[in-house]
Amino acid sequence: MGSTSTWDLNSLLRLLAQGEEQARQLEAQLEAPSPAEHCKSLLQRVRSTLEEAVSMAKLVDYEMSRQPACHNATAEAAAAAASDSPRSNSGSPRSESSERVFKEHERMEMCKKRKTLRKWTSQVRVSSVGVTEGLEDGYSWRKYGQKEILGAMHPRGYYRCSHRNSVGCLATKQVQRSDQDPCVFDITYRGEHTCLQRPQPSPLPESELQQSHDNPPTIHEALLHHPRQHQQSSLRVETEGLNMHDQVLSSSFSFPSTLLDSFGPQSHVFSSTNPMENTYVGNFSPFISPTTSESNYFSVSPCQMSGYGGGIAPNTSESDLTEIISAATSTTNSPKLDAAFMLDHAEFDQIFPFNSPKFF
DNA sequence: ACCATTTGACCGTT
DNA sequence: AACGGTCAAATGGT
Repeated sequence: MGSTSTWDLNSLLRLLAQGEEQARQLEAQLEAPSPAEHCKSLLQRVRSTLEEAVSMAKLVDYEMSRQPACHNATAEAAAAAASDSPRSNSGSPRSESSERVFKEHERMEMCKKRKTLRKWTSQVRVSSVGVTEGLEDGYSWRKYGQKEILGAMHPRGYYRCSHRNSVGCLATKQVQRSDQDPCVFDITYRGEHTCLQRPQPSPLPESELQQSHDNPPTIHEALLHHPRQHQQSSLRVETEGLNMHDQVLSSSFSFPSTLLDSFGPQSHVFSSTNPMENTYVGNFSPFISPTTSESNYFSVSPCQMSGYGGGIAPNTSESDLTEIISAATSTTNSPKLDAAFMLDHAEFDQIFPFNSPKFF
């Protein structure tokens, strides 16, 4: 199981680089006159990244102490290891007891990590009960569980980033149909995508398809082909951390839904690292309380409902719906995003340097 | 055979 | 003890 530590080492390096970058931004913020709140949230991000790095360092340390060969881990080895499942016994054989010890350790570390992960929720409205198009957010998710929740009429689906095994991306989300309005889904995201997966744009017309194959069309190109649309959904951002109990960093913003659903999980966009954030928030509704967030659903217009075999009957059963939701929320099955995604992306392209490698 | 989903069991938290 | 979240074997689809 040397593969685990090889990629962990790389993840660690990436995290540290990320932390360094955040620290640099914080430094810049401190020099410039800016709201204290902003600096606070930047600080939280740095802390969060460091926490993650520290716990990963412990895991790497643990692995290396068991398998000295791992000291020679290289990027190539990591790349090769990435194709192996961390669970597989691809490395040197390990005794059953040490395997158990490792698993326990891994579980504990994961538990700790999860506590430090940022959490935010968004509500997504679909046009009718049977329709779930619009639940995709551009990332590929893998369902790993479903549970009946006490007091809730509908089961909650649990999804994790499908690159978790290969890259160790810890992003997860929970999808639950609202009791009040079956057209509304509450989606809780936890953790950012560290897989560097770029949200998948929708299949484009033939003329654009080829272009998008290796090099997706730029925002401005997309703008040329699609009219402007306005859609919004609500988003609640919460930052949870080991040391954050006294520093509540829970806020609510309203973002353009498509941007939210495509980039939401990426803190690069939504957390406060960017000095332009105030402009950004100001452009789209300053602050909405969680209790009033329902006024801001993401609606899916009829023209966006293509691609699901003509839609689903309104009287679809719960089990059918569950199935459908799985399909819709897993972009592995349905790697679609509609044009609006590109548009709202475009909208922000002028504000944020999305093309910068830092964002992807 | 491989991969994603389903589902009962298990575990940690409250 | 109850509940929510995750694991992992079983299952189904390709």
